Amino acid sequence: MMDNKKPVLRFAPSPTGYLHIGGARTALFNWLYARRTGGTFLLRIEDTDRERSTPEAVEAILKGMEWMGLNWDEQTVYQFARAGRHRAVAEELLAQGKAYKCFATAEELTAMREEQKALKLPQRYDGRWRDRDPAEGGDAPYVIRLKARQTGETVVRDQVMGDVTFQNDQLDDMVLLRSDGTPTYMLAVVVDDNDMGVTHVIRGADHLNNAARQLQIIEQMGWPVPVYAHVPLIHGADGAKLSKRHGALAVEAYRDMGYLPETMRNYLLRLGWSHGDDEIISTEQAIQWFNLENIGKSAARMDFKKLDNLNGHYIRESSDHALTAEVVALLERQTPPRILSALARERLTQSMPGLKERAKTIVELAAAADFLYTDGPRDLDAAAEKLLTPEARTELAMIVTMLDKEAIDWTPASLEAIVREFARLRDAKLGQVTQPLRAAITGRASSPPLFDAMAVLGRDESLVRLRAFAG
RNA sequence: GCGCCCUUCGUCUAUCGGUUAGGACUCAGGAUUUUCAUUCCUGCAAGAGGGGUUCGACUCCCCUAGGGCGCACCA
Repeated sequence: MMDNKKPVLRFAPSPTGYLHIGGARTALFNWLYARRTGGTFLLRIEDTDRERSTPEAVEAILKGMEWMGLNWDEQTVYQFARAGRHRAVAEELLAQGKAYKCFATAEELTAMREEQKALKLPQRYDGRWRDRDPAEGGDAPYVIRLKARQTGETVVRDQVMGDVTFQNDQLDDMVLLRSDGTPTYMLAVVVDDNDMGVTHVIRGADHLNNAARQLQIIEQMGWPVPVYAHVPLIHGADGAKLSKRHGALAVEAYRDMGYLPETMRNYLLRLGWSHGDDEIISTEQAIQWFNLENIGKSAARMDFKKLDNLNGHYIRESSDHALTAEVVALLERQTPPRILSALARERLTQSMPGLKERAKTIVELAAAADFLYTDGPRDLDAAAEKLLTPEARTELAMIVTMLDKEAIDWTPASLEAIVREFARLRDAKLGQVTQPLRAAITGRASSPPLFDAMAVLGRDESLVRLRAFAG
């Protein structure tokens, strides 16, 4: 204990569902702290609840971590596999008289709680087997409970919440080992954290109360106490519990909504942690700056508007190739999958500079680029339809003739020069003549810069689209 | 019911006793622009309430209110 070892962090989700946003943030904080300090970041799957744990959930969590870019060190630890060790610790505590057998049945305990409730008393185990002779239990099934201290207080020294004091008479004798011989969560975390050498426990504030109980086990075993940091929970946009409607989704749902992993990292980091006035924080900077001191104490709410804004920023910062890959992947995940041709992909990459300034999500980006995916005349949306009036179609015919004759190289610059000249001759504003053109080329009233789009599509394809609406 | 935690603009937050309480998102204006965006500028907007402590409180203490978490042989 005298050496200054590198910190060991862990993320310990239970595989009873996907990796949701709160878990993702907890994982991120642990990961950042480990990377910041050159420590180790471990992943432990808390699957001691055999009823509710599923392999699908394990898979979803692993996938979610990978998508978030949170790589962990060493082998993933599966808690259930360590049940033997947990049992051994419980037996050890029993042998030392620091734990005892409790033969109370489930019905008996339920009745006890109901009685306490009726009398408006605190609901907790009353220690009925604490001082009884275990021989009285005979062959009946029993659980092993910790013989917790009943006086004094237990102080959780928390890096976020400060020192939190619990009176020991508020804590009852918790179950360590169930009657089927499996360990409870309380026992398993403490044993695993100790055995894995965990030095810092960063987890949700919903565990703050548990920390006091876990501390008692740690004390009884004489193990070192980890540094605790309980981070406030994330609430829904309405301030109440985080519901699916308010963002309690699997991280992969965010991917499917078109958010980038770097956006999620920045957003989640900033939600509850700050570095002065900094808002845009790259992962590299986050690794340099992250600390426990600047974690806020109050619960935060999801704000999708801000998430969108951040995502727009990271989309604009992404390379054209990376974004093309994102769009291609997104379209391929659709049902039915949409596979882009090599030509479409090429067009996509070429158009990306104009496209990425206009999108907040990859979904928007993919939709805005749809005029690049297929050839031939466009289906017009309502706004485009409105633009292509009979008069506009007549003008379109004239422009087509001009372009066909004069735009030899079909570059954005020459196309623009020709259209500008046309507008000048007609004594019209440039916008008045580009809008019908845009409608014919893209099928929409708004798009990336028109002349760039036409250049990307090429002479033949552009003329086909224009002629389709030229009257 | 008992225990624990939290409380600055609508939202995320800065402030570590002395500030015109700052920034970001949103929203409203404006500039740039071939559309839409981007970008830039301007504006709206906050210390839950009540007591203390102090020359001076957003900041320290107490109470109230509101919200959250926990109180399982779930994790």
